[in-house]
Amino acid sequence: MAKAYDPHAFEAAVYDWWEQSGYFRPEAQEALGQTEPDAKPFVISMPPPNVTGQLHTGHALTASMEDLMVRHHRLRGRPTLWVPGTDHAGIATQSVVERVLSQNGETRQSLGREAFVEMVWDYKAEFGDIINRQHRRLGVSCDWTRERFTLDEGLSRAVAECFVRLYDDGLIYRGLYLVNWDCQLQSVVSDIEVEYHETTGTLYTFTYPLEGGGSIPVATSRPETILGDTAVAVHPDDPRYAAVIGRTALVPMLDRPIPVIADPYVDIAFGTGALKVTPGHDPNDYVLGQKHALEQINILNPDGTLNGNAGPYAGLDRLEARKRIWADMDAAGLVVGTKPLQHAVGHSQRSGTIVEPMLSTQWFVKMGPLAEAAIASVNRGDVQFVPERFTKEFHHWMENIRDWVISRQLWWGHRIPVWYGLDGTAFAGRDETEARARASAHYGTAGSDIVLTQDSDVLDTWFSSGLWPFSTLGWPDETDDLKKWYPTTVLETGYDILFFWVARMVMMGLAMTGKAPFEVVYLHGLVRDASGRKMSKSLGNARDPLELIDQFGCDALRFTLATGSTPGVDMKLTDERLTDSRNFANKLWNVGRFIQGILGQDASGADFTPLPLGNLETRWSELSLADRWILSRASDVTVSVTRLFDAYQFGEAGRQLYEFTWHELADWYLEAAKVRLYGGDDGAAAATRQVIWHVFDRALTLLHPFMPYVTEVIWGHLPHPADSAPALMISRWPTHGARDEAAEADFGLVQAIVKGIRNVRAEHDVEPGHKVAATIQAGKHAAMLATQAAEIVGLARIDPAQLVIGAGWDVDGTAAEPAEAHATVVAAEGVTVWLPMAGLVDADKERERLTAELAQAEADVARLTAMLANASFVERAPEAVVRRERERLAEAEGRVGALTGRV
RNA sequence: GGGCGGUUAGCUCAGUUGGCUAGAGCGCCACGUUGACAUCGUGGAGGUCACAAGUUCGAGUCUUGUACCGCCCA
Repeated sequence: MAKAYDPHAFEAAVYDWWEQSGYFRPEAQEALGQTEPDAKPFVISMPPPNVTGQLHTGHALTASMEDLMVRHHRLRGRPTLWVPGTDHAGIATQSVVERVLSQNGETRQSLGREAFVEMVWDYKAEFGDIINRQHRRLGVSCDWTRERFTLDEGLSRAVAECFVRLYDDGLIYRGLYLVNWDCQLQSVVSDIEVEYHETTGTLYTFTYPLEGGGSIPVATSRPETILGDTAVAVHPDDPRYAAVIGRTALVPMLDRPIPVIADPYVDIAFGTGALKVTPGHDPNDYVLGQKHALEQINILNPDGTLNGNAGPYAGLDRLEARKRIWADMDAAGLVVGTKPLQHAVGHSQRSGTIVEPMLSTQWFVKMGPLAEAAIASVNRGDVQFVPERFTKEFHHWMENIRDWVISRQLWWGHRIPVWYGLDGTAFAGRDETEARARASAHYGTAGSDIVLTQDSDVLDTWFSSGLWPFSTLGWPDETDDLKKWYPTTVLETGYDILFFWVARMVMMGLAMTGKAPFEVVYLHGLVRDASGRKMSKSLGNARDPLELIDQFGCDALRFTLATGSTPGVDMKLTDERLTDSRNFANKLWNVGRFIQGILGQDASGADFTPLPLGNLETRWSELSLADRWILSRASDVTVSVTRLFDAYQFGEAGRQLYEFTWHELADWYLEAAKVRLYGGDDGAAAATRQVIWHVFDRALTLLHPFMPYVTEVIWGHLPHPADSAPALMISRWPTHGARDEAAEADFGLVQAIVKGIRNVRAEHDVEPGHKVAATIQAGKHAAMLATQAAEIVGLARIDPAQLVIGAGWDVDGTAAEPAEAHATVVAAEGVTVWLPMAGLVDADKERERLTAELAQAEADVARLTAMLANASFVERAPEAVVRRERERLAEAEGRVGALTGRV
C-alpha cells in the first residue's frame, strides 16, 4: 500500500471490477449466496437525470444517499435492486437543440417536425451517455443492465397505456381554460412550473369612461390587458360607486361597451376600489367572469404579440403595446397617474420569461380522485415521509390541488395518443390502430376509410416520470421484474421536487397498479454554496462534482454529503468539510496500512489466518483489557449504527463511525495494542492480531456504504478466511457481539490516568521525550491496573523502572506520601497518581492547576448534592439515573478529598 | 395573507422515545517529526443552547408566545 491515500490510483479500476463482476446485479448477489433466505427485497428507482444533462451536486447528493442505502441493505443480505435511467427532459433538451439550430440560422419550424425530432435523437445518441459515465464515477452500485430511458419503446407504451386508461375513466379531458403561457417556448406550462418573483412594477391609474358621460377611476399593473376587458367591477357596498352599478363603460381606445358589475370580491381598499375585469388574461378575473357570465377575450398570439382583438395595437409585442396604449390614453386625457407597485410576477421556470395567463385549449388530468386516493394511502401509512414533517406539506398540496395541464406545444416527448376525425371528434388509443377502431365504432364506417390526424402536442415530461417506478420494471406487462421488485422500497430525492415528481408518482402508481409505488419517501435538502446560496449556473457558484472528485476523491465527497446534514435540511458544501473527509479517508488508509503490516509480521513467519469471532469471545483469558474494550466498543457502535440506518439517520451513523474509527480504534486501541504486538509475547501478540483484524474488518464494513472505494481497496489488501466473499461490497454486515461493561469501565480508568499524566506533562512543559516516574495509589483497582502497567508506560511515557502501582502508600515500602516535589493526578475515586518530578515541577503552577481542579470537583459535589437532596428527584427519577448520580457524587467527593490539602 | 422550517463555541454543524457535567470538525493557543498517518500526534482555551413564560424531580430536547432569518404556497 502506498504511503498516502491516493483515490485516483484505484477508484476507476475498482468500479470497473465491481461492474464487470456483476456485483450490482441482484442475480449475482443471490448466486453468491449473499442474501438471507426470506429477506424482503430492497428496491430504489433512481431519479432519472436529464439524458443530455451534466452531473451537478444535486445528483451527487442523490447518488450518495441512494448508494448508501443500497450498499447497506445489500450487506444486510436483502436482495437489492437499484434501477437507473434517464429522462428525455422535454423542454430542456428541445431548447438545447433549438439553440444549436439557431446558430445556423435555422429553427425547428424551418427544419420540420420529423427532421427536428430525428436531430434530437442524434443529439441524444451523441451526448446521452455522458451523465451515466459521470454517475459511475460517483461509485453508484445500480444495475446498469436494467437501465431505462423515458422515451424507450417500453416506457412509451406505458405512457400510452396510462393516458388511455385515465382518458377512458374520464380523468383526462380537453378544455379551454386560462393557462400559463410561456411566450418564448410558445407552450403552456403547468402551475407549479411558474415561479413568482417579488418585483417592483408600476400601478397605472386611469379613468374608465362611462357611456353617457362620467367615469370610474381604475388601477392596473398591465394596461395592455385593458384591450381584453369585459367588465368593470366595484364592491356592492362601496358608496363611491353605488350609482354606477349597472351602467355601461367604454373600453378605452376601442370604445367597446362593457357592463359595470358589483361583486364583493373587489377590495375596496386596494387602488381606486374599482377593478377592470379581464377574464381572458387574469386568473382571478377568469373566476369572476365565470360567475357573471362575462365574455372572454383573448388578445394575445402565441408569440406574445397582440392579435386582432387588440384593434390598432395588433401585431405589437405585449410590452411595447403597454407603452403605446398608455401614451395614447395619456393623450386622450384618461391618465390619472402611476406609482411603483411591489408585486409577485410569475416567471416560467424553464425559460425565465414572464408567464402570460391566456385562454387556451389543452389536455388536463382531473386531479381530485387521484389526489383523494393518494391522501388515503398516506393516511393508511402505506407511504411514509422522512423527515416526517413533509407529510403535512404533501397533504396541504394534495388538498388544494388543481387540475394538471399535461399537453405541451413541443415536439420532443411522448406525442399525445389522441387522433381526431375530420369533424374534430377525439379518439384516444394505445396506438393508431386502436384509435381507428374506436373511430370506426363511432362513425359506423370501416376504419380504413376514416381520416385521422394525431394531436400535434406532446405530454409534460413529468407525465412519463410519474410512471417511473413501475414503467422501468416492465409495466404494463406483468413481467417477472415487476412481480418481484414492485412496489419499490424507498424513493429518495430532493424536497424541491416533492410535488413535481413524488406526489405524481404516488397518484399514478395507485391509479395504474393499485399500489403505492414505494413505502418510504426520503427527502434530502439542497446543496448550497459556502455562503448558503443555492448553487446555480447563472450565479456561477455551482461546484462540478467531477472536479471535487478530482480534488478530494469520490469517497471524501460522498462522506461529506452523507454526514454534512440531517434529512430534509439544506447543507453548505465547503472545501473545509471536503478536506476533513479526505483526511479521514487518509487516516483510514494509514490505519489499513499499519494493520496490513502488523498482520504480515507473524513471529512464526506463518500467514495470518483470521479465526471466527465467536472463538475469540470464548477465550477472554487470552485477550488484554484493551482487546476486550475495543471489542465491546465495536459491538456498541455496530448496534448503534445499525439502529441509525434503520431510522434513516445516516449522517449520525457516519459521524459515529468517524469517531469510533479515528478516536477509539486508532488513537487509543492501536496505540495500546502496540504494547502487546511489540512486547515479545508471541501468544499475546497473536491474540491481539485477531482482535485487530476483526475490529477493523467490522469498521471497514460499516463504513463501506459511506466510502465504498477506499474501504474496498483496503479490505482487498487484508487477509480473509477461505469462505469470505470475493468483495467487501457483497460481504455481510456485522452482527454485534457482547458488550463488556467491566472492560469499558476498567479501560476508562486507564484512559483517565493516561490523560491526567499527559495533562500534567503538558502543563509543566515536560519534554516529550522525557520518561517520568509515577506512583499510582489505586485502592481496589490496584490489581487490575497492575496488569495495565505496560500500556500506561507506553501511552503516558512513563519510565517502566519507576512505575509503582499499589493499593496504598505502604505497598512499595513507603509509609507516607513522597516528600519530593511532585504533581498529583486524581484520576478517579480512590485512584491518585503521583508524579515525582524533581526539577520539572513548578510549585506555583502545580498549585494553580490543582486549585482549578479542586474548584471543579467542589462545584460537582455541590451540584450533585443539591440534586440528590431533592426528595422528588430521588423518588421519581428512574433508579438507574439516581444510582448514576450517586456514583458521580461519590467520585466527586473522592476527588475533593484527594485534592484538598495538596493545594 | 396561509403553511413549514431554522436560531447551540469565532466559523460550519451534530445532539429523534426529556437524565447534558452540552459535543464534533475547522479555526485559535502551546508542545511535538516515538519505526501507520504532519492529509498527523498530545494538551488547552472557547457556549446563560435567540428571548419570555409554562409543563416536569429534571428542558438544548415538550407546550405557548415574541423577535429575527429562510423556504413553499396564494
